[in-house]
Amino acid sequence: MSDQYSSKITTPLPGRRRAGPSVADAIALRVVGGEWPEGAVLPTEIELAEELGLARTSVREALGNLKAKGMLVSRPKTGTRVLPRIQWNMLDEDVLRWCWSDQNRERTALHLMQLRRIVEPAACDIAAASASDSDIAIIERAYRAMDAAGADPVAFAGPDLEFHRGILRATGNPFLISLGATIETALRLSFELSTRQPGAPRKGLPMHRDVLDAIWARKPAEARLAMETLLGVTESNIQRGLSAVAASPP
Amino acid sequence: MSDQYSSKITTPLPGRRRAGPSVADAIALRVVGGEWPEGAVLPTEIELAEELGLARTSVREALGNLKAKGMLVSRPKTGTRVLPRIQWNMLDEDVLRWCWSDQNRERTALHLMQLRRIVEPAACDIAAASASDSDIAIIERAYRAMDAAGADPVAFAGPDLEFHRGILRATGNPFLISLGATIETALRLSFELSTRQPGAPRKGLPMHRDVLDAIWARKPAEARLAMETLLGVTESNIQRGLSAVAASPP
DNA sequence: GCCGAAGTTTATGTCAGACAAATAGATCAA
DNA sequence: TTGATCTATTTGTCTGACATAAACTTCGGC
Repeated sequence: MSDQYSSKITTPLPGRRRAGPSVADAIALRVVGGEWPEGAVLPTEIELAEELGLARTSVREALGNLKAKGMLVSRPKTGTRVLPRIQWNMLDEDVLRWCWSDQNRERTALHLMQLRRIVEPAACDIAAASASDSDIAIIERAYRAMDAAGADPVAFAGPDLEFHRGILRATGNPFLISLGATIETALRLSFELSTRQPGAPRKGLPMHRDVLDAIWARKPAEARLAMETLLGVTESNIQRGLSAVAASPP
Repeated sequence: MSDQYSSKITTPLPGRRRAGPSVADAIALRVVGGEWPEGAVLPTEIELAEELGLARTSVREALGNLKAKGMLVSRPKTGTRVLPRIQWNMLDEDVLRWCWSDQNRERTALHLMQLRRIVEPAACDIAAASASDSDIAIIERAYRAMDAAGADPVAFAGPDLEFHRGILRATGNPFLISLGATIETALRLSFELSTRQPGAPRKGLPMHRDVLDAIWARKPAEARLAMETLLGVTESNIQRGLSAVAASPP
């Protein structure tokens, strides 16, 4: 019965575990790291495949991924080139994650904070004006979970993210909801910065409460203001976290 | 000498022109069109390949593209499933373009306008506060091109997009710049709506001028206000365009 | 009859090699 | 010098096979 297998060609290759999205990660990190700067042309697919010990198919899949996110472009004969960073889709979670391992994550954190201070107060306004009760209930559930987390920063983080994302969800605007995913990723990345101050998270709890109450009360202007206040404190926390990191780098 | 070709296996296949990104388009449009609703599992890669007359490789590339944009997820044996729309990256230009061919582009247009009214005035504020002269010069160049376009809506559109994108660029914030790409795509899509009123574009020229002047004058509050005014008029234009479309559907 | 463990099936994931198409750069002719 | 042609190289596509994983089925034991 084993004769039918005599035609098998490929070697067993024991170390053939799933490469998964780690291939795209590997290449993207090298791009972000400056190994191939903007405008540079990176090695051929075959060379990359050999270097990474993969088939050309897998490399192509990863490259296609980066092309879909605006980081690369490729044409026959010319090769695959790195597009200017200005064309990268920084709102994509993966791109954001890759760029985070750049040297200047401080500036990135501030830019993110700038984005939040633009989007989230406005989202509170819209949510207070038009969210359904069930939408707000989701936000409230997140708030309760934050409260239950006590002073533990790790347990606090998850519900905190849910809270902010819930508000964006409550706007019913698909664009704002997608921005929520971006913001959540960024927050998760910058989480390490805010955990340097153990008590800081819990100190923000009353401000979250203010936001929630204003939304329940359907008072857009108050909700917006409460969120502005909350983000103002958050930003100063992050800035302190940044200087702490600068003082004792990881 | 032709003997060396006797070992060739593949048939010439005359119709083997580049499929390009049109494969992803084809599949994505069927997903958006509801052929496979959220949570549904779409045909196997082999079935799709047969149906589209392509190799499995090409289908996989397209599917990988949609996975990278958060529209699909696939696991062995289970197949490839459509993720809930709330997880789609609506800020991606391709996703936005595909979703535009949905039934309710009216609501999408309004959501986009909501996003613009959140982001662009704030961007004007930042630009007026911190943009470099060369950044502003780019905006001014776009303004002049708008002026030179006269009353021709088609010639007017390009510089108009450049104007708004230039402002976001001038903020120096990568996230806002990426949002600029999203907004530009959406504007290009909704362009048909605003062209229904021949004189409308030019009528907005003075308001663009106000925005530009305020940025040159480095007056953030005025710049923000000027943009809010401009977008208010733009929104009513689009709303009239929408009702016109509703009256005489394409 | 029910339940758990084994085998079977079937989907995606990976690999390998060949050909097709396009084009930048070199070559050659007017 | 300039223009067209040729060549080499790179991405794009096709084909077929195997690997891996997980849902489904089967079957034995209680």
